[in-house]
Amino acid sequence: MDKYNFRAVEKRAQAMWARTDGESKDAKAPVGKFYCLEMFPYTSGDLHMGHVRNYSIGDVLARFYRMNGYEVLHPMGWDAFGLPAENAASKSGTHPAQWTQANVAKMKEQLKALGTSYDWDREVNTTSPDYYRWTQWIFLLMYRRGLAYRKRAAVNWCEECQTVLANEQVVSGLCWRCDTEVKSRELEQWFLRITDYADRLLDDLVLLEQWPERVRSMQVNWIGRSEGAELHFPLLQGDEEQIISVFTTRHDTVYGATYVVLAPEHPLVDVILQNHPDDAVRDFVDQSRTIDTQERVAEDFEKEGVFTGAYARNQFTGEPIPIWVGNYVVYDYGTGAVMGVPAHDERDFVFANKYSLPIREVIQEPQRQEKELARAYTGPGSMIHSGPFNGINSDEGLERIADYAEEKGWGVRKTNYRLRDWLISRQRYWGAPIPMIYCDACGLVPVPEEDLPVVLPVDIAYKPGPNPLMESEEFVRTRCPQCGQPARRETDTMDTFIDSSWYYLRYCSANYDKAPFLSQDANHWLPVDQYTGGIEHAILHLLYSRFITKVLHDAGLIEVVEPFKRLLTQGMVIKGGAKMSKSKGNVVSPDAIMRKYGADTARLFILFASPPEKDLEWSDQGVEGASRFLQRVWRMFNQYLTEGRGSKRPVSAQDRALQQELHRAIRRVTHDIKDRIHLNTAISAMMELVNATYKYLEEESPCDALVREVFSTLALMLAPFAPHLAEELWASLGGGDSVYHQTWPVYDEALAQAEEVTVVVQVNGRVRERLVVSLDNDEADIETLAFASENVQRFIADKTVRKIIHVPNKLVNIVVG
RNA sequence: GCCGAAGUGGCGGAACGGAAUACGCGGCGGUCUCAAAAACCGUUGGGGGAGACCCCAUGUGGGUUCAAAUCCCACCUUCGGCACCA
Repeated sequence: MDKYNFRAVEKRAQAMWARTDGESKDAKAPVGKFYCLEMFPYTSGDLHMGHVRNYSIGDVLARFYRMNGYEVLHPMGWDAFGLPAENAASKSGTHPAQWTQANVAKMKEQLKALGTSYDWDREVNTTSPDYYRWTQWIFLLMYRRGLAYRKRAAVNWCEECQTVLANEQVVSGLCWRCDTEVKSRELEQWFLRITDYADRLLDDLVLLEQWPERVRSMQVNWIGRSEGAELHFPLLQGDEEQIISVFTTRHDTVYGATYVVLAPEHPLVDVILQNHPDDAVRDFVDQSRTIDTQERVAEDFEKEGVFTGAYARNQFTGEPIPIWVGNYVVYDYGTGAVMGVPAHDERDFVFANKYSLPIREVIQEPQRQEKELARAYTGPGSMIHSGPFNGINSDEGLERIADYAEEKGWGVRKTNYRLRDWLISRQRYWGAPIPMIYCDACGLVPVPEEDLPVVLPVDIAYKPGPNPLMESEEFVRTRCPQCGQPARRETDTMDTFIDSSWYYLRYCSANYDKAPFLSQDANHWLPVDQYTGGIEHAILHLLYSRFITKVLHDAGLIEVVEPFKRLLTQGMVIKGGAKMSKSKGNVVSPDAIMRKYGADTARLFILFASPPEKDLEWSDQGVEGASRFLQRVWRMFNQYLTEGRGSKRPVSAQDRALQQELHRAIRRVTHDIKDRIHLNTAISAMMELVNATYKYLEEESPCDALVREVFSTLALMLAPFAPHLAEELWASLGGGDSVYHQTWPVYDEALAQAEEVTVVVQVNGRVRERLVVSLDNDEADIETLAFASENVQRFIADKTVRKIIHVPNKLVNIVVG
C-alpha cells in the first residue's frame, strides 16, 4: 500500500496556486466582504510556533469565507522597524536594513511553505519609504490637529535600549522588550494627545461586543477613568491667594477632612517652606523626592509624612486644618494633593493614627455595634456632622456636595484618568523620522507634505551607540521651509507602534501613491471583520490602533470609529508548561516540523490541540496523531478509488446512517468555524465522519454515489485546514478546478436528522432505561414503553407517580415519591 | 485590595439545563507477520457484583430545578490585568 507523500502533494498544490494566483480573489457576485486580518509579524528572522498558530487560524477563516462566496481581503506585511534590527547590526555588522530584508525574505518563504493564502499584491513593509512616508503624513495630520506636541516631562528611560518608552511599554517597572529596569528622566519629547480620546476609547468599548471580555477589561483598567471632584483648600498663613486643590472621589466625606497632604514634588511645598522654614520638613522633602517610583509602590513601603507648620481652610466646615507632606502621595496623578478623611479611607486612617491627627466620622455605618471606630468605614451611609447635609444618604450626598461646591466656588466636578499621553519619540536610528524641522527664526516647523518622505538615510555606516542620525550632517542640515534659512531636522524617530497602528488601512490601498489610503477603499473594507493575534497586544497595539482610527475618522478620512469588529486573541504555544523560549531550550522549530510531517500536519495539529483562545501545550505525540489522521483520509480515498468496489443499489439503512453522519458533520464544521471559531471541534467532527465512513466501507457493497458524496464533501471541508491534501483529494475525485473555486457544502437539516432516536427514561432524574424509537413517536406510546421496562418498574415499585416530564425525542423523567 | 478568565479521565480536551468523559494522545487485548514496525479491529473514569445491574465522580460547600459540569450564592486554587490612583 502506498503512503501519502506530503512532499509531492504540497509541491503540486503550491505550484497550482502559483499558477492560478489571483483567480480566487475575484469572487463573482460576492455575498459580502470579509476583511480577515492577522497581526503582522515583527521581522525577527524566523517564524515561531506562535506565528504558525496565528496564521493557521487566520488562513482557515480566509479560505472558509472565500468558499462561502465572500469577497475576502487577506493581506500580510512586515512590522520591520525596531530595535532588534539595530542590536543584530551591532552584533554582526550587518546594516539594519539588510538584516530586515533578509528576514522578510525568509519569513515570507516560511509563510508560503505553510500554505497560507495571502494576497501578496498588497504586501506592506513599514520600513519602506512608500509606507513610512504616510506614517509621517499621519503624524503631520495629528500635529495640525493639535494632537502632536512637545513637552518637557519626567519620562521612562531604558538604559539598555538607549531610548525613552511610552507608559504602555513599561511592564511592572521593566522595559517591555529587554526587561531592564526603567529609570525616570526629565526630557523634552514628542507626545500624542491620546488622553483627549480617553472618554471615547473607554465608552466605545461597548461597541466591541465581539471582543473578548478580558481585553476590554484590560483597556478599561488601563484608561482608568475615575469620576470625582476637585476641591479647593485655601492656604491660611502666608500668601492667602494660594489654593490647594485636591482630587477626590469621595467628596461626600469632605466634612471629615481633618488635614491635607501634598506630594513631596508639589510646587506649594516650596512656597510653604519659604514662609515656614523648617529643616526637618526640608530634609524629608528632599529625601522623598529622590526615592524611586519603583520603590514607592512597593508593598512594604512605609507611609510617612511631616507637618509643614502651615494650615489650610476646609471651606465646608470653616475650620483650619494642618498641611502635611506625605511620601505616599503621587504627584503625577490628580492634583498631587489629597484631603485626609481618616474615618472613611483606610490609608488615611492608618496615617492619622500614626501621627495622632483628628478622626471625624461623617458617614454613619449602618448597624455598627462598637462605639469606637476600629477601622475606616468606606461604604455608603447616612451623613452626619456634615452641616446642611446631615441625614442625607452619602450616595446622594456626592451629587449634592458637588452642586454645593460648584455653587460656592469651592470646587468643581472632575474626571481623572490613569492614561497618559503617548510618548512617541525614540532616540533610535531604525524608525520613521519625525518630520519636523527646528529653525532659529521660525521655531518648530513641520515638513511640508510635498517634501515627504523624510528619508531615513540607509547609506550611512551603522555602528552601535547613540542614534547615528544625530551625527549625520547630511540628514540634520536642511533649510527652513518657511524662511529658507539653514535649519536642523528632528533626529528622533517614531515609536514603531505608530507604524502598526494604521497598517490595516494601508492594505486597503496598498499601491496607491497619492495618499496613505483611499477613503473609498477604506470604507469598503473596514472594519476588519476578524482580527487574530496574541493577547500581549491587548493594551499596546489595540489601544493605539483604536486611537488612530478615531483621529482619522474625525479628520473625515474614514467612516468607522472602531477598526476591529471581531477580535480573537489566541493563546500561547507552550511546552512543558512554559512558553517556548531559547533560554528554556524548549523551542520547537516550525521548519523542522514541516520538514518531517508537512505543512498540513503542522496546521492540523496546532488547530486541533486546543481551542484557539486557550494556551496550547505542544505534544510530539499529538503531531503524530494529526499526521495519522491525514494519512487515514488519504488512504481511504486511495483505496476506495483504486479498488472501485462501489455499486448502484437501493438505499439501505446503513446508507441512511452515513448520510446522516455526513450532514451532521457539515452542520457542525460550518457552525464551529463561522459562529464559534472552535476549530478543534470542527476537526473532531471531520474525524468522526472519517471513522463512520471507514466502518461503512467495511460492508459488503457500499453505495458508490454516497461514498463519492462523502468524499467530495470531506475534501471541501478539509480544504481550509489541510489545503494541500484537500487539493490532492479533490483532484483524485476528478475535480479539475482548484478546490477553492468550489462552494462550501450545505447541509440538509432533514437529512441530518436521525430516523431513530434514543429516548432516555429516568426515574427521579436518574437514567434507568434507554428506548430506541422512531423519530416523533407518539408520546403516549413512549410512556407506555417506559413503564413497561422492568428496570423502571423496579425503581417505581410501590411509590406514587407524581409527575412525568417528557422532552420529545430526548427523555422521559418519571418523578415518584 | 479591585477587575477578568479558568478549574472535567493518566494527558490535550468535548458537552455549556436533558445520556458527563465526544475527538485525539497514551495504555491494554487482538488481526496481519518468523518477529517487529506500520495499519486495521476491539477495549479503556473509579468502586461493587458471577451477571442483569448498582453506587460514586466535573476544585469545595450550599441553593434553584423533575433534571446542574452548565444557573445562583459563598469559599479555595491557578493564571492575567490594574493598584499607596485619593
